[in-house]
Amino acid sequence: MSEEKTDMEFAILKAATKLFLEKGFKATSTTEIAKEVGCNQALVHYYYRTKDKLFDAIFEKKIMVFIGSLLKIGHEELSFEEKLTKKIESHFDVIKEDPRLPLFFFSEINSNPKRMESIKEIIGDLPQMVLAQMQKELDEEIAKGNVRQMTVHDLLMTIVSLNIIVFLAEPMFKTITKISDEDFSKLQERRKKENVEIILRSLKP
Amino acid sequence: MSEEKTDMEFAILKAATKLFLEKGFKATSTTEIAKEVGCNQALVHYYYRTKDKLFDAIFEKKIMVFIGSLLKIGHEELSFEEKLTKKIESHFDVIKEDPRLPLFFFSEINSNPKRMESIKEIIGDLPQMVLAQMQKELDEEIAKGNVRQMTVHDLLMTIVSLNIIVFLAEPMFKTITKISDEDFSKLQERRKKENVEIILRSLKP
DNA sequence: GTATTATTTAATAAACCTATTAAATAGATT
DNA sequence: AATCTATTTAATAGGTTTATTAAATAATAC
Repeated sequence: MSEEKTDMEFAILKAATKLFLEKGFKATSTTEIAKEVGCNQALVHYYYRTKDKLFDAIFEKKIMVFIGSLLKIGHEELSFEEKLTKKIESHFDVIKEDPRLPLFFFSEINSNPKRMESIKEIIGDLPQMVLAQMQKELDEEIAKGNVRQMTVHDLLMTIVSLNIIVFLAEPMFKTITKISDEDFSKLQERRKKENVEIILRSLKP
Repeated sequence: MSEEKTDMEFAILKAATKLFLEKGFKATSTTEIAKEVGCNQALVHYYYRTKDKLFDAIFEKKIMVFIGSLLKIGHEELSFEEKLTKKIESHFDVIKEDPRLPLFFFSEINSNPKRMESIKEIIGDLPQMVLAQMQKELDEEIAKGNVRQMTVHDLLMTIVSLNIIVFLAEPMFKTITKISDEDFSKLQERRKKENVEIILRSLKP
């Protein structure tokens, strides 16, 4: 009856999260998850019944993190430009915490678009409202002549696009260039600043 | 002894290409490929021996297309800005022809980085040389004061980043917004222009 | 027309996979 | 201690998968 997750239940969730993010739904077996945990394979099903349900629990959580970082509002005291900078950087940092997120996200939705439908129901129209609010703020800047004509749609697409590339390309990059983890981390931070620069320039009237 | 591909061999390659691009290596079975072609499953192995070899043949070809569109040079008579615009647009158009390419590319390298190693051997150091040439051209513009300090590395990353996003997000976008194929195509063309605009602005001193 | 070679099929081995079952163990309750 | 419940395991059914084999068919050569 308790909502508390037992240690085992949590360990399974954690191992599954790691493996699903690394290799995706299809390429990860419940046998493998059990092996990672060090338990019997049937236990995975005992706690989560099906591989699908286990995956969904993880997927929803991760989607929230990704979307949330973009739509979160705050820092009302700052200027438009400062707020935007903060948003871009915090979105970048969320992905840096969980670098597999973008590829995971796009891959799984591609291979099973139905998952998106259920996500849509869960998150409801909160995004719609936040988007409208963001568009309002943007329109104000446009009216003031600080920003060229632009939809929040396009702006978000540009932000996501620039912010995910280093992480998408990480495996490719590391195989080709044999770059060290430390240097790669420096590259990331440089790109974060570069992205802010590119986006702010792109908004100038 | 002949190098000619029989009709059947070609049909298998074509079906495999379609399915691998749609669903990836792991999620596509040789049984499914055979079904798509309308032949016996053993035939797939008769012509290509293993699923891996069949995949590799396709993967290499597609990588070439993707990389090639970026590194191709030409239009020597045009200005730097015009050449860059052409490059961005032609890269975008190559992806539009084959919209699954970016996700395919990043997914498969992520799930099996070893593939990248073999690709590296095949393409050799041609990219290295083209990159050096591009860097030279860029440096000239920087020296002339037309472009701010910038590496060709960063520039290419920005181009790829902006150019792939519409295609990566296509399945997600279409589920959420129920946008028509026609409107989506318009969106793409608008983004192509927007990308050129963003990149040219990002280079200004 | 028969022999020879190439293509295609049906059948199947061996390895996996998910999900379920019954039995074993551990923990809590009286 | 005995009973009841929750957790964990071993075993396995019923699928799928890749790859191989031998047999059947088609194509080519002599």
